[in-house]
Amino acid sequence: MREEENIGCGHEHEAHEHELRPAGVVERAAAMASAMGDIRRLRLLELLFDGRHCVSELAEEMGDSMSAISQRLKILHGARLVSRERDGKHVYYSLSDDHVRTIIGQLFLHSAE
Amino acid sequence: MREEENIGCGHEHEAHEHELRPAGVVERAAAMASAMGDIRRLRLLELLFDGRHCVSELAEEMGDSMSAISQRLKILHGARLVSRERDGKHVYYSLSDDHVRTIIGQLFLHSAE
DNA sequence: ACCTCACTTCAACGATCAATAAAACGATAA
DNA sequence: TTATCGTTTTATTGATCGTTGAAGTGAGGT
Repeated sequence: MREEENIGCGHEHEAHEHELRPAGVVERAAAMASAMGDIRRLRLLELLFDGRHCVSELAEEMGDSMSAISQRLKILHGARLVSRERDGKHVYYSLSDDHVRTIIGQLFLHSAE
Repeated sequence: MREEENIGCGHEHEAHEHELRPAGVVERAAAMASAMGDIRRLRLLELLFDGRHCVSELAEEMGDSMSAISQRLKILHGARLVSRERDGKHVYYSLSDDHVRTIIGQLFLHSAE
């Protein structure tokens, strides 16, 4: 036998019926987690906890360029974690809902232990 | 003025006092989210919902090599999402605690909407 | 001791990601 | 209209990530 790809190792396991979620759900969940999985994007979400902020405000607070912040926000928006609204010249971002707030809260809670 | 790095844009914002979490906490949270931010690793966590499983079992269920599974589990372990225990020739992995179960549950719940 | 089994690590490669700076965009004011 | 402001997009480039197969490890079995 050639040593190509060993799938499993051939021994017996107990039978298990796993109720797996639809691919779309897991994909979206992974995309959400992936978007949160960067310290700067997570800081951005943290800054949005107390309400909406515009890009320049966030850029100032994080000491980064607007371009950088805008790109991070775009990723967070793509993962449906934040929502956008334009108001005159400014664009305001906020956490998209309380569910998001809960998830991030849980994450911080677990990490603080 | 040269167009180098524009930090903010110089206009006035309302004063905000942001209670930011310690860097270590945010780093761990980001590491956790990042580890969950891959569809295959998330599937692995999903398979661990009903209790401990050994590497070969997971490899079989996912149709992947043990090498691949082992490396994914290593990343999940590094993020403190799963725990390891050796039992004879086998190594069993499980979700590290109920807190992790909660976070993943929330994530799936939000993504199912 | 030796061999095998279950698993882990290594190294090389390709693919994906993020930062920077520059250009483009959309809304408003003059 | 033209100018300016706040923001987004683009392109380049460097860094990081995940996969593969092969070699290494460690616990049992013979």
